Amino acid sequence: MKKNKPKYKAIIEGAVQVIAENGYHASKVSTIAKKSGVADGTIYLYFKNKEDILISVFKEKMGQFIQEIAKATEKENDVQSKLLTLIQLHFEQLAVDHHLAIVTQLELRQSDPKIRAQINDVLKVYLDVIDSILEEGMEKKLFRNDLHVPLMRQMIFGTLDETVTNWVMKNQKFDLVRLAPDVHKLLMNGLKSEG
Amino acid sequence: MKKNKPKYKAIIEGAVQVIAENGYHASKVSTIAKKSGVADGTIYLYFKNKEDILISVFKEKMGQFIQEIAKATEKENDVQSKLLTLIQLHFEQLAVDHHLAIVTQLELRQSDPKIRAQINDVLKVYLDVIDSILEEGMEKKLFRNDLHVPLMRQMIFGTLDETVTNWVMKNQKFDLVRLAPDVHKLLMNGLKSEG
Amino acid sequence: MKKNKPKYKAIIEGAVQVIAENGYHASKVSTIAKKSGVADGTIYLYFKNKEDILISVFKEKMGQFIQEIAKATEKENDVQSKLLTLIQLHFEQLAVDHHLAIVTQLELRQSDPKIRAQINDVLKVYLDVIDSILEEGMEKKLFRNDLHVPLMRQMIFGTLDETVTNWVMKNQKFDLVRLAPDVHKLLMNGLKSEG
Amino acid sequence: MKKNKPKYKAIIEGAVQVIAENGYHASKVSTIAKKSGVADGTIYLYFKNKEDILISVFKEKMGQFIQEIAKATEKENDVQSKLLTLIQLHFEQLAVDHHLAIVTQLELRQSDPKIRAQINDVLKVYLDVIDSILEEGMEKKLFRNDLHVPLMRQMIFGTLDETVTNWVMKNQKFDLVRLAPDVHKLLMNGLKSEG
DNA sequence: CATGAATGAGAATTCATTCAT
DNA sequence: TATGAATGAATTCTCATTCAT
Repeated sequence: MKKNKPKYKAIIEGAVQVIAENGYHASKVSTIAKKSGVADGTIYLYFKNKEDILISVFKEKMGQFIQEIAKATEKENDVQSKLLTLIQLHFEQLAVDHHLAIVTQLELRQSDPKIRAQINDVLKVYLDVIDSILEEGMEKKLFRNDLHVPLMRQMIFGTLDETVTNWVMKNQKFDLVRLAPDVHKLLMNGLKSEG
Repeated sequence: MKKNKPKYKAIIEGAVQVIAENGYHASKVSTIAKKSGVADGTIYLYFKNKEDILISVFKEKMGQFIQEIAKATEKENDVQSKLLTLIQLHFEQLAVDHHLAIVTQLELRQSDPKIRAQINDVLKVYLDVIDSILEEGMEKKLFRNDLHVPLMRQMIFGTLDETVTNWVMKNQKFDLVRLAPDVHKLLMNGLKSEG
Repeated sequence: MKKNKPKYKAIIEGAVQVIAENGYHASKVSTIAKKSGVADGTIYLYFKNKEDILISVFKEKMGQFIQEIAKATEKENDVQSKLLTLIQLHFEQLAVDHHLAIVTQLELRQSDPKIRAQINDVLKVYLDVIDSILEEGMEKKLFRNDLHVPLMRQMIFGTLDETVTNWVMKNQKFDLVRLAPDVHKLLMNGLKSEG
Repeated sequence: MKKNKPKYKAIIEGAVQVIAENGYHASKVSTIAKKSGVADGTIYLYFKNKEDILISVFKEKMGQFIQEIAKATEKENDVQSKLLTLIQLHFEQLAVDHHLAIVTQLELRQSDPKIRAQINDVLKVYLDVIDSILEEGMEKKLFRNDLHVPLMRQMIFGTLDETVTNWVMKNQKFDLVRLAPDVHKLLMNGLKSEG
């Protein structure tokens, strides 16, 4: 399995750094190679092309990111805690790895349709996690049911995403993780059923 | 004034279309020139370089977009209507001009710091509009005041933005404008003070 | 006559300055126009193209330069004085107009064959002045006659030219005119017949 | 060492030919690449930019040219022979390689200050060789000492340079090398101490 | 598997020149 | 004559990708 080889991993790590520092388009394959400690040509033994590096970075890093959240939320029993856990882990993981944060908040926004589609595949898993929490909440009459799930999901994801983007744009000057409880309160309010 | 000259406007319009169709990086200056009906060199009489085209497109189009919203919300008397108007106009304007929508939702996300900074200047005005609504709501005790404004603003902007992005990503297959009342309800719920 | 019109002269003067400051290739027609106080298009009412500006500058300025020397040397009676006068005027005229000096010492060296040919036509007149002095000197047995004129002419012109180039290259830091008598002595020594 | 690699040398040789034929400004990088038998991009593995090609050509070719002269003059015992050797080698080397001659006599005259400075560094070595001959001649009372060295050096270099330029301008129609003894005689006359 | 020198397609930008006013 | 906005050909340089070693 290619993905377990050390050079593959080295290139992914090198790429995250280089892309975070320069942006995808301004990142040169040769720079990624140098940062990863491999030769330019070696990149092409592990990745089809430059685009494939970007997509692989997303799949690897975001996959991990999402897995972490999926596992942790499953462990929680009530819906409220699940949502709080999701928010906390979302913030924590990005706060810990600011290179990754830059990549997800800025470089994830590729308009190239081919790249977009792949990114969305990865994100889909995350959105499904959110949806399942929402559905559980609605089933248990904790969340309002006069609105459809996609809308509520957009509020959740949009709020988290916008908050992180803000944090990245302000060069991580404030404590992102500390915001989790307030964000949770805000979202719960929006979601909860009346009375 | 350069910005009122017909060729300037023609290039802005041409650029919106070309960038919406191809993305900024894949858009060639010569393609923008052709679409605008001017010679390649003419572009450089009105814009410093390719980057300047992108930034000018944002400033022109977004400036207009935001002005429209700012004016309309001011006309409304109560805070609830202001928020609804903001949501409706946000959706309407992008629904009407899908080239613009593509540009704002995808191409607006440039990681190049120089471009980012300029974009943020423009967005700042919009965020200020949101803030003033929030502050009015808090003053009038309609909105909760145990959370700080930036957080609430992120929820509002994040939700709208995420909703539009979703609509763009799904190739505008659903009626964006019709979502406005529900989004309004959802956000009001999150914002409103208890009791 | 085109050449007596004020704009023609203005352009020639503007061109000397701009070319001296930037070199021919780096000089833009629009810059010359601006410096001359005329519109870009006006240049083309007086000159065929950019190359024609350069050649005209040479013809005007060098023609004048050479005429001055030709007239003054003719007035002198003996050969020695003619040579001294030539050297002095050569140095004086360039010392007085350092823009012209830069143009003659650096920009005169164009390798474009078309330009070269024209420049040489102008220079030819100067070399003829030198030749006539040499021939008179040989006739009067003052100069050696075992060497042919071109060689001696090359020594004279080469020495003067190299001296001025040196002065230009050292940013006119020393007094060029004061060198005339010594250069004269040096050249006379090389030229004079033995015994 | 980059300079010993075959492609480096090939590009230098290609560049000399192309520049001699077209002049520096009219020479396209792609033409130099083709003549050198390498791809356009390869040029940029060995040279920073087009200007760097020109400067490198000068440094390589002139450096060699001057070394040859420096070595040969050192071997001679008396001052007269040193000067004759210098003249002969100066003429011989350029007569043998007319591409190089064109480059040194026409393209060497660049007014771009950055390029000029580099060229002068290389020429400096040659002028030092001339100076040391002059100083030896003055010490041994063979040369006059009422004139300063720079002036005499300018006569020597100016005469040689002007002679070669003439030969190049006349398309190498006469035998340059055969002129050496006469030029030597002429210069010795100018330099030698009286009596 | 790994290398990195070589490739060459591709694109932004400049600027001499034109021409409608 | 004079203008200067508009033109578009022309050229340097970059960088993803290949392939001989």
